[in-house]
Parts: sequence; C-alpha cells; structure tokens
Amino acid sequence: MLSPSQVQLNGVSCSNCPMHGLSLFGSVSPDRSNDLVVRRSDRFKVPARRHIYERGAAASMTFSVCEGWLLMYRSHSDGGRQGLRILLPGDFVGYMPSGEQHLHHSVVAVTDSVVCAFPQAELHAMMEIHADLAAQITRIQARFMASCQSAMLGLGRKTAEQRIAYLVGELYHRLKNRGLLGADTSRMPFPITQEMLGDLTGLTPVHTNRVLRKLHAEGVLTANRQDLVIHDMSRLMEIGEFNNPAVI
Amino acid sequence: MLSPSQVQLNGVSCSNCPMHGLSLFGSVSPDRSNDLVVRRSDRFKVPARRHIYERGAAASMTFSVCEGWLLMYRSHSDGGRQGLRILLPGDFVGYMPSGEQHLHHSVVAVTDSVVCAFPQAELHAMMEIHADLAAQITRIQARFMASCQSAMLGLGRKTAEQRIAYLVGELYHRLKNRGLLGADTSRMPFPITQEMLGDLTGLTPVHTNRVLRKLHAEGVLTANRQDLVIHDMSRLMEIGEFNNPAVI
DNA sequence: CGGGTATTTGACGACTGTCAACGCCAGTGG
DNA sequence: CCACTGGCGTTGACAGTCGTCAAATACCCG
Repeated sequence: MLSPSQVQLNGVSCSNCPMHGLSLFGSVSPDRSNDLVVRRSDRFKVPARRHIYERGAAASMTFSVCEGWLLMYRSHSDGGRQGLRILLPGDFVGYMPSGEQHLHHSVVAVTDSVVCAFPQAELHAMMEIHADLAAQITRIQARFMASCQSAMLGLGRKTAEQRIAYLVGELYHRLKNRGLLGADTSRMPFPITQEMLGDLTGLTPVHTNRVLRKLHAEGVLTANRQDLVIHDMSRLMEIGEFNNPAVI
Repeated sequence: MLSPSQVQLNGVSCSNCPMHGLSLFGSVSPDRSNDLVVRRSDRFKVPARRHIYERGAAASMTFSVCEGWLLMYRSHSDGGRQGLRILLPGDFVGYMPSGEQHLHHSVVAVTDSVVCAFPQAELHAMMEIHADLAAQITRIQARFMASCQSAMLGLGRKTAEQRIAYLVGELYHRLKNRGLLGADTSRMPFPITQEMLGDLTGLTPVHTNRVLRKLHAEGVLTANRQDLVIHDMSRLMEIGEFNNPAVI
C-alpha cells in the first residue's frame, strides 16, 4: 500500500478530482456527496514507477485517478507481467465488494500522478444508503468488464499489429472522451514505454518495437516516449478492428 | 434472444434454481426474494448449440443457469471466437446496469440446459430498494472480473499447456465448490469439445488436441467427450500455476 | 447402415520469442 | 564542461511454439 514517503496533500481542495465529479458520484445528488464523502478522502502524489498497491494487498481503499497515467497489471511466475489496463484521470481502481479480502492485481504509476483515496468501508456503508451510488459502481464495473473482454479477444485471437492498433485506438478515444487531447487532435500524449505497451498486448518489448516501426513505415503512426501522432486514423481503426462505440 | 421454439416452463417450481438460492439472493432475506422476484421469473429449456443471446442483443433479461454448461464468448472478424467463460449451474449472466443498451458477448448452450430468466428492469428496481441485492451483484461482478484477469494473464503470457491445465483446474474447483462432482473426485464431467477448449484458451482445435495428448502421455489427465479424469492433480496445478483460492 | 461431427496425426510455414549487440538520450557527478 | 551510467529504443540472427492445410480415423445419431 502507499508507502510513508508518499506526499499526502491534506486539506487540498478536491473539487477537480474525478471521483468527486464524473466517475463515481455523477448520479449522486451534490448535497449527498459533499456531505458524506468528500471530507473523508485524501489526495496523494505518486511518483512514476511507484506502486499504489500490489497483488495480495488488503482491499481497504479505493482510488480515483486525478492526474497521470497508471498501469494495472498482473504478474506471471516467470517474472513477466500482463497489463490489464491503463488508468487515466477519471478512472477509479481498487474497489472490492464488502467481504472480499484482498486485491488480485497491482497498480503502478506510469507518470507522476495524483490519486484520491477513499476507505472501502465507507463506500460500502454509503452503498447501503444510496442506491444510486451502488448503481454507479455497478455501471463502472460493467464497462470495465466489457473492456477486459475486448482485450481477451485481442490476446487470444488477434495478431500483434492488430492488438497494438486497437490499444492505441482505445487510448485515443478514452483521452478524447475526457477532453485530454490538445488542439492537434491527431496527436495524443503517450508516456508509456514500449515494454509497457508489450505488457498490455501480451508481446515482448522487442516485438512491440518491430510492430511500431512497421506501423510507422506504413504511414499509420509515429510514436516516441512523449507522444504519439496518428497519421492515418481510418487505417488504424481498420487494422485494430476498432468498432466499439462504448469506450470509457 | 430466446427464439420462439424455446420451451418455456411456466409454473414450474423454481425452488432449486440457483439464482433463487445461492448466487444472487443469498444475502437477501427470504421473505423479500419470495415476495418480489420469484413470481416474475420464467424457466427455459435451452438445447445444446442454441444461443441464449448474441452480441448486440438488447440487455433486457438476466439469466441464471439451473442446469447444464454454457459458453460465453466473443467473436472475431475472421470467424474465430474467443471464449470468455464456461457458465455452470449457479452462474448468472446477461446482467447489465441500467442505462447500458446492449450486450457485448454471446452465450451458447454447450449441453442441453435450463436457465431462469429475469427482467433487467425489475432487478434494477429491486436494487434501488434492497441494498443487499445490489451488493450481491457487485460481488458477483467482482469475482467474475478477477477470473477474467486470470484468463488475460494466461492468454498473454502462458504456454498452451499451462493455459489448458489452468482451465481444467479452474473448472474442477468450480464444480467441486458447487457439489457437482461424483463420488470419484478425480473424475469430472467435461462435455465440451476440443474446439471449445481451444476457444477458451486462445488455441486452434488442432493444437488443443496435441496438448491434451501430451498431458495424457505424461500421465496427468485423460479426457474424452463425456468426462475428464485427473490422474495427477498436484502436477496439473503445478503446470497451470493454479494457486488462486478465490475460484467461483 | 450412412452422414455429419469430432478427434487425431503429419508436414510445413509463420508469427513471435530469445539472445545479443549497438545506439541514443537524460541525468549525474567529478 | 565532459565522461559516466543506466534505461530505453533499435536491429539482426536464430529458434520454437503454434497455426494452417490436409487427410485419415473414430464417434454419434437418425
């Protein structure tokens, strides 16, 4: 769980924290959310490469991403890791229903990030009182599940090129839906290493690199450590078979 | 959705239907569940190979499996399918939070099955009143999600042999936890084709066959179309890296 | 008994992994 | 200011798991 060296931002206004906004309390009337939850949450700075939690940790807190990119993954006995999802501002993670003991995955910060932490017990208590909060959590879970199933289809059936194209397209739309793209809508922030991209797509870093070079050579995209430019969006969607309107 | 040729079992007692028992209403006090839901549900016979619903169908009903095995999958543009999960008696499927329009996967009966259907709208209405029902659904979703993530790790990082060993181990424990094993606890029902097994593990039927033959040659298991005998359980768990106590 | 489905096996090819080396770049310390 | 260092990206050669194609066999059910 969060180490003592974390910088805790007590008393900082959380008004722009997504968990207090769109994601979780979107459907809860404002007076309720102000009343019952806001004062109980804390903001943390999480430097790049630091974990928020690792597999086996007690499920005691739920986190909302305010700033930065994080990687949710599961590790394999041979040391490899399978990326489950990139977490963007507005996502929340670490929620477990009451009765569940510990988490089955790990979350590490890709960039310097800011997250907001809520005690699980209070969420559970709130869910008993406010049906709309429970419904909202269920809705988030369901969308995440649909996304996982798209990923499973990719891991099991798609080629390396298709998987990478799909992932780029998915990230692009998730960023776009949150207003996290700049004026140049063909350019997106892309702060993940090729190794992480390989983790997410079930590929080795070496092969990930080859595919990126191929996509570049074909004029589809250009990627570097800071950002990624999509030169041919329709072709990217075509390669990745990206036709899912329900991106979150 | 269910075709007209479905045999509907109106008026049949549903007392042994898992959705009315363990899975969904386990935490709801009996008077409530009898009062509000039981009378609204219908039982259907679903013959092997028939779909309960296919991708894109409106999310209007939630189903509970009473008898039989079903396959939840997602199909790829090349015609291949990626299996997401085997559904066993006691599982439920097709639930979508209110506001979601349609389902992103398909469900087909592997064996002749009996399912129980509930209108989504009523579940949503109930969740607003009964917090324990909402909590139960959230819990089921979370466990299913953990299972999906194990599958993702397998699809992305494990060898064919590991994936198959893991899947067999998982099914074995799920059956055991529900009391669906016979007296001979090394023998489990196994009514799925090798092609379906390949769908679930991201392999071709041909390669699936080779792996099964190899596991047989090594004295780990013997499979046929009816059942599967595990000769060396500890080795099976070892190969599949099956160490997850939270199987559902 | 016959036809369709499922399993099994072989030969071959390809996508992807492994191993290794090199270049690039940023941060660091002398 | 510059060499040093570690992380990341890039490329080549080679190996292997797994997919594809094809055919034969076994199995199930009408």
